[in-house]
Amino acid sequence: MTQHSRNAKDTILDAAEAVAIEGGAAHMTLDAVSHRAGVSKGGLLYHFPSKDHLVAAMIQRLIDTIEEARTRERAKLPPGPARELKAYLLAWLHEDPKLRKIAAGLLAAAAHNPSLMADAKKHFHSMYDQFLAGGLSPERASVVFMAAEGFRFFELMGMVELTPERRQIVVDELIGLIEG
Amino acid sequence: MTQHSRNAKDTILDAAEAVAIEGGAAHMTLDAVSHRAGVSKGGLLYHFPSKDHLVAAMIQRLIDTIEEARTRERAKLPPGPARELKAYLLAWLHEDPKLRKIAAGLLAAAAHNPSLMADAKKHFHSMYDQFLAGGLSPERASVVFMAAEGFRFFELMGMVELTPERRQIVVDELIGLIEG
DNA sequence: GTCTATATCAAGATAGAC
DNA sequence: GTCTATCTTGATATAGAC
Repeated sequence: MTQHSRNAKDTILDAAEAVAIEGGAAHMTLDAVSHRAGVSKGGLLYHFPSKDHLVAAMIQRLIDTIEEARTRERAKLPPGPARELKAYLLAWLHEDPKLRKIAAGLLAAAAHNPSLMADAKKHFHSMYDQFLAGGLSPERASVVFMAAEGFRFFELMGMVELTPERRQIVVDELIGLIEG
Repeated sequence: MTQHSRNAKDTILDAAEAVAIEGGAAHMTLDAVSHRAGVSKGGLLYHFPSKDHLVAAMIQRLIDTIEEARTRERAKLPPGPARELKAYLLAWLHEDPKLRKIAAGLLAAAAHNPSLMADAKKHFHSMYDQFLAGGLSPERASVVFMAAEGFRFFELMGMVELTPERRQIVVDELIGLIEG
């Protein structure tokens, strides 16, 4: 079913994201996820012994995917001010829709058990601290970061739809705000 | 219990927001909301005959509150370019935490029944169109709008915490991006 | 490692008393 | 207009076969 699933766990996580986005986080039941993933509920619960475990794994994959994308983009950039923030923007530019899909984990956690967002919060603050230390004024760095996150989140909720071209234009504008 | 509740419906809506924020949207059950509001489940269901009705009312109050705040701020601004966008930023500056609390309705809708977000989407797009027509470049208007929304949403999720002073600084920065 | 069957519980919603 | 039942459904999780 899902294309990029190398093992049962990834297949199930892909299914969970799809279900959360399409039907709302409250409809991300074990039944719906297991059916979508093509396994039984028992099969799902073998890999994720509870729903909390499943949602926690969604959050962890979210964090890992963002970190991989940032690392990839950072390597392409010369050292300099705001390198981290630029790498983040380019990750957003290039890795969509992967980053958008996995963000469903946040919605699922916010709905199911807010305490599962703790890891995501830690990661968020660690990135934010890096951006604030990048040499820009705190308010400029914050505004650029929040604009990118705003787009990402409102896309997830279906409020905004950006074509690749418009996403490119927005990123150009944000890079401009960093440099000028 | 709730201070600013002029009738039973508002009391219930206040309770629903509080429950959604504190326990996650999935824990915003009719039991939890009615208990928090100090009424029985039957009492709640007299005012909102189903959970869909309750969530829809949360969304409607969100829209109404934003519109009232925008109208109030718009009246204080001289005519000129980007007046609408400025009024929106000032509403965000002055009406928090009221606007933040009611945004819980969006989370509740996203979790419970995404189709209930339709009205919110319409309102969002109508505002967005106004901002795009304000004379700024589309990318600049978009970035300013998304930055404010990003802050609002990540505050709602507990990812960011802004003091009134920091919120003032951010709004100053955004106004600067509009004017410069 | 994946399945079926089932136990347990909580949710949304209804009915009717007051 | 608000209450206390109660009905019905569907969700998480367990047990044990294959």
